[in-house]
Order: sequence, then structure tokens, then C-alpha cells
Amino acid sequence: MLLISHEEALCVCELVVALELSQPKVSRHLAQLRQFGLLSDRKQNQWVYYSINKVLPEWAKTVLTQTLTANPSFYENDLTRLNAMGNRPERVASCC
Amino acid sequence: MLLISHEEALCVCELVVALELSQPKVSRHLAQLRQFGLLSDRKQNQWVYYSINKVLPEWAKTVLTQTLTANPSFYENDLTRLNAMGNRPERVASCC
DNA sequence: ATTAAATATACGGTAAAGCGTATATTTACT
DNA sequence: AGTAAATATACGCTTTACCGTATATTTAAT
Repeated sequence: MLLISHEEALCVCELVVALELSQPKVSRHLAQLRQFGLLSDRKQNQWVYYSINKVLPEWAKTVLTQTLTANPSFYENDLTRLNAMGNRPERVASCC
Repeated sequence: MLLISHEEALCVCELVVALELSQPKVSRHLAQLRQFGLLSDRKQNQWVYYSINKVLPEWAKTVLTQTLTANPSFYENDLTRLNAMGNRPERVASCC
């Protein structure tokens, strides 16, 4: 959630690299977060991008951003791996 | 956590009534929250009062108060039962 | 001293979560 | 058409969480 919040949107394969978790594991967890309304997904070509659900109540968004900005250490390693990742899918203009 | 935050401090028997959960269940969960540094406890006569750990980082306190003030419905029923509770132990001046 | 209230915890069983593997599906590329 | 990449999901197993019951401990009241 923090990493996605920081990056606006991430696809499954990016999260697999950043979090160093298996693809089914990431996919399953994302499915749950989406199911419970925390994330939304958007399909683009062969990739599925997950982002923070924009209809989340304001207090929930505040909780996220507070946690994010106050704790860079929570995701710095993930971010390092993400930035070191080769072949990251390119975003298309239509999305943002 | 929300209820305790709202009430400053609650003892186990108050939480048992407010949450309508068994005494061992409440006690166990409180023990875990304390163990992980979220709550602190203070013994007073035969009661143990749990409160939000004051050394929690600022962002965590913000998360709590944001969630608390934005969602009274999360704990309104608990609060009703707590206020309807008879024989609530009296706080002693030495504590606050 | 005995009893009662408040709390904590040990034990055992049940329920839930979590994960790896295998596989299905969709899309892109040749 | 065939292959490869990205994603989702079903299945079975293992691990963890969770809870009720019983009981120990501490403190207060009689």
C-alpha cells in the first residue's frame, strides 16, 4: 500500500521485484486489497496497474499519507529494488 | 484502541462490558497490544488500566486520532454499553 | 482466615491464513 | 499459428491465529 501510494500505480510484476515475493503471492494479496476496496486496478495492455482507491474516505487517505511520509524506512529497500528493475513497463498517456 | 483512546484509560472489566467479549479474550488481546508497544498498563488496586502508550511515534498517534474523530460509528455502541455499565471502578487522583 | 472480584495465563482443540505448485487466461510478438 | 510474458486462480498442505475452559495470582472486603 505504501509503495503503491508512493508510486501512484504499480503493476504486479513491479511489485514482485520490489517486494521480492512470488507472483501468485503478490497477485493474491492485491486481489484481497482490491476486494476490500483499498486498491483499484486498471488494465493496460498485458499489465494490471494497482493504485490506491480514490473513493477511500478522507481519513483513510490521511492515515496512508501520514504513514508514508513519516516512515520512508518502511519502504526504502523496496524502492531501491524497484528503481533498479530493468524492463519496467512504460505507462501510457491515457492513464494519468 | 479507539475506545481506550477516547476514554484515556480503561480497565479490563470495562472493556469486557463495552466490547461484549470474554474476560480471557480481552486480557489476551490487551497483553499483545502492550507487548507490541501500542498500549501501556498501570495497576491501581485490583484493576489494571490500559492506555495508549505515550511513547508511540507522532505519526502513529495521528493515525489513531484521525481514525477516532472521523469514525464515531466505529465505537458508538461500545461507548453506549460502557456508559450504561454499573459499578465502574473509580479512578484515583494519583493516576492523571 | 475466608471469600470474592479482577486479571493473567496455560492447555488443547478448531478455524483461518498463508503459501507453493500447477495451470488457465489474456495479450503481445514473431 | 505458435510462443512468451503477465496475471489470476484452484488445490492441497502447513502454519498460525483464535478461543473456551480451567486455573493461578493478587487485592479487597467481611
